[in-house]
Amino acid sequence: MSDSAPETRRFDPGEVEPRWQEAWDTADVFHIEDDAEDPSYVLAMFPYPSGEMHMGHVRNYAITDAYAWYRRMQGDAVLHPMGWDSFGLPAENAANERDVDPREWTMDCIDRMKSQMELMGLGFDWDREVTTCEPEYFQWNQWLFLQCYEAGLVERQAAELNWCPDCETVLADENVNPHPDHANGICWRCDSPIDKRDLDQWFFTTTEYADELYDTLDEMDGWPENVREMQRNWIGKQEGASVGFDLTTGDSVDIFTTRLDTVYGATFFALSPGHEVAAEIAAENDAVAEYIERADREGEDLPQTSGVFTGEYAENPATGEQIPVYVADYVLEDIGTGALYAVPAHDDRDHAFAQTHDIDIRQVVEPAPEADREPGGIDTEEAAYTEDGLLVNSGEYDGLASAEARERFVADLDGEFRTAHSLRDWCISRQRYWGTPIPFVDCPDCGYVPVPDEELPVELPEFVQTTGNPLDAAEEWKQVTCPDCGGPAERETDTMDTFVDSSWYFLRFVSPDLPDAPFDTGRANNWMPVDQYVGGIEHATMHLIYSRFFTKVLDDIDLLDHREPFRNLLTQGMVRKGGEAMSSSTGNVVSPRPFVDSYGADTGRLFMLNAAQPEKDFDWTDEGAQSAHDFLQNVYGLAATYAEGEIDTGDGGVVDEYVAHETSAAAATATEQFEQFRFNHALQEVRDLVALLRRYADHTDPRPETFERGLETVTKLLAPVAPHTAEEVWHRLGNDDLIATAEWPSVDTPEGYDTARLLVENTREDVRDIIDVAGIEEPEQIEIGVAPDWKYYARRRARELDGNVVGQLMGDDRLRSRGEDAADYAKELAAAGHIDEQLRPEREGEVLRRASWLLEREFGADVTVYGPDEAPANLAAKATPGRPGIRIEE
RNA sequence: GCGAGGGUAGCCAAGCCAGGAAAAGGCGGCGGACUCAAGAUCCGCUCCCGUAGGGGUCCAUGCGUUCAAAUCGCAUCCCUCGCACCA
Repeated sequence: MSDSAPETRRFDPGEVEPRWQEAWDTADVFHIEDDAEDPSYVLAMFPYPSGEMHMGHVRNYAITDAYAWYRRMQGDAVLHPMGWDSFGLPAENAANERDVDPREWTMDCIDRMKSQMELMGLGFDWDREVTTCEPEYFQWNQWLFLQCYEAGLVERQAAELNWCPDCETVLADENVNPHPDHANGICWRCDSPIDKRDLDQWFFTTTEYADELYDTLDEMDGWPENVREMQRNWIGKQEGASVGFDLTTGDSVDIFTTRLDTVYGATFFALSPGHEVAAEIAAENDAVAEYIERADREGEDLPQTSGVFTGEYAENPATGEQIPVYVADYVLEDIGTGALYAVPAHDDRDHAFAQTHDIDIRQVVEPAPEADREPGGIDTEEAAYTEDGLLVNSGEYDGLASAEARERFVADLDGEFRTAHSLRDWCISRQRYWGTPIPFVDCPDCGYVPVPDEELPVELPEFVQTTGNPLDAAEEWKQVTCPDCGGPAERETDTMDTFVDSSWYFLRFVSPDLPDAPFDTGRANNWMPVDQYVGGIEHATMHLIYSRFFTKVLDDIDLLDHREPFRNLLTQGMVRKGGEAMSSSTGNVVSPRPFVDSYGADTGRLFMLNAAQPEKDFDWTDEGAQSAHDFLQNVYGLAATYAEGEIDTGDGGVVDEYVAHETSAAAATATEQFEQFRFNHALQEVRDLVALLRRYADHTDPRPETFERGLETVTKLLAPVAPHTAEEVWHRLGNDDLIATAEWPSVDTPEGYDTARLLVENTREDVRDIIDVAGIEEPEQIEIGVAPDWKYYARRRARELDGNVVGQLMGDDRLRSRGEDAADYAKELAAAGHIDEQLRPEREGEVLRRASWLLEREFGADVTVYGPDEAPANLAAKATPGRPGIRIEE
């Protein structure tokens, strides 16, 4: 990387980066003390340690690290931890495929991945590293699980599991392979077709929190709308009512509906094939039994309108009518109550069913007057009318609006308002080895008994290769005595879903080594919630709902004083290549390690943050990476050249003030952008400032103080994104401390800066236009004249006036004395409609004078700037506030 | 079907919430400076017309509100994502 040409100074990231990583390590700059007060908690979703970091990881951590650096330089204490979501399937697969122990394999992967993170120079507080597969961590999964059990938030419920009849074992979903002839799949070991069996499993009763999980989303404005919407869909809140129907079987069947207003239109009743009353009827009715069996068979898709009449009737509680009862496959067992009354006139599916089975269609709602359809314009024989409206054919309820009718019917039919959710309780039982053992003992006499706290953790037995769950095969481990009665009993052999591990890890970071509790409650109350969470959209529902659930539970069992874990959430976009997702299976990848070897970690980080806003997908391009690399070398080169005294210094003249202003403005703008995670915009400011400093040195002998402040500002603004390079540059500039501990530049935007910048830009453009349009070859002299004072005065007055602007302005003595000129300008102002605020005349002169060097430099001409009332008459005549007069001579 | 987010110059992309300049920035393309040359760096141009800063057209499409619309409202078309036999 070193270049022999003395004027092109370059640095070698391969040498520089490890050096600064060591320096950070020695100075412990990323460590946060336990007694820190309310630090900024910046968190990246912790990874599954696959052993190989990919660019998606790099992007994730580049974002959190940049923000953590920024906050730290702003003077905040920052918690930026990292850990390993290290239980899970791949370790077990690896163990089965190549005869290794899941634990060793996992630990090896963690080592490899950690060294890659270190290679990237990511500023994590490694003293707080957390590894979920260690007993020191997962014992708290067990403990928290038992706390939840105590609090009544854990239940055993039936769930459908995969059963291999040959291996006589339960299989996890991942161990069932799909097969064309067997809808349930086949066993991964013995290829036998799999059966489904209902077995009791462990559940967290997440449904008890469904309402809160749903309702709070509205207030979570630090989260992206799409994630909140996904959670709303996932929770699936439905406001409705339930009413009981009496059947001729003697059963009373509960239905759930959101459209109780249509109850008069019910012309049949339908049960799902899985409904218990359907099963009862089937016991004595072969046709029903056969239909249920067909519906139950996997792989057989019954038509939407299929169903069978049971011979039974249900009494409509509103009308007292007897309506026929069907078993129909379109009624789903797990939606509502699995039973419904059907209103063909006002529901599409009911309508289709009624047509097929020749059932009456009875309209009971017509479009309301405000609807865009006439009451007579609908024909419910043709199609269901599914909107709300006004009731008809509903006896005494006729004329009521749908919403009102629903309330009346709930009251009159002895029903109840009910909120249904599609969110299910969380089944955490997994028939796998590599997870947290569920701390229960199954006693033939006492049933399931929790393992006492003092016997935690329940550790994993040694791994063995087996057809089913290795824990089941660990006979010695399995046999225990019952904690209650002392008799022989067996351990629970299921392990927990790994989402349990990740539902509270952000709390363990607060006190990672605490021996007697999952986390330090006092500190967690102070440090939580996570201020900024960054990760992939794939976790929008499961992980992010489970974490929210856990946080609420922890509050309710008095372990925490927060109800939401993550104040701000950012879901980062994908890194693509050639328009497609990077994927190792297609070889469409850029691997971090070889990239770092040739360009350095900073180049990768800079490129990623520069290419797009964090939440957007972007394409990895070699040109983009190269341009990021060039920029870092450019910054280094400029600083090194200056540091070695090869840039002559002086007083900078009029340019100096310009550069000083631009430096302050760049710092202010970049800071605003960092606050909003707009790294690409912040970096634009840095690039502009570097270019300006180069121009400064090129045009004149810069004043050292200003030039150095410029360079230091560049370095500081760059530090969060390219920290190694920033340290190296900082050091070359003669600083002995680390930039990691340096202070963020102060941000006082010069007053009226935007207006001034615009004035300069516009004026330069005007000059270019004139030279271009007038075909001037070699401009010798450029004169710029600020408008006379009275025009500013007129303009200021005009801003405040309404009505007859010209008249009022010309009524002013000061302006009337200017005669025709003033009248013309007044007319112009009156026509303008809107009048911008402009700088005061003296300021305008100053600003232009300060920027005149840019024109001198660009055109090689002498530039003269006249202040207000200094300009020759013909120049001043053309000038207006914000638009100086320009004259160019060849 | 329901919901969310989008459609901006050759391409990528800002601006839209808080209406006020043909619309930032990057890439690509074109021209110039420096250089033996390359690279790096610097200065421009890149909707149309224009020999003094002018004019025209323009932000998916069409209406509308306003002195003024990429920005606000309504309608239409298209894209992406999530959910969906949800009673």
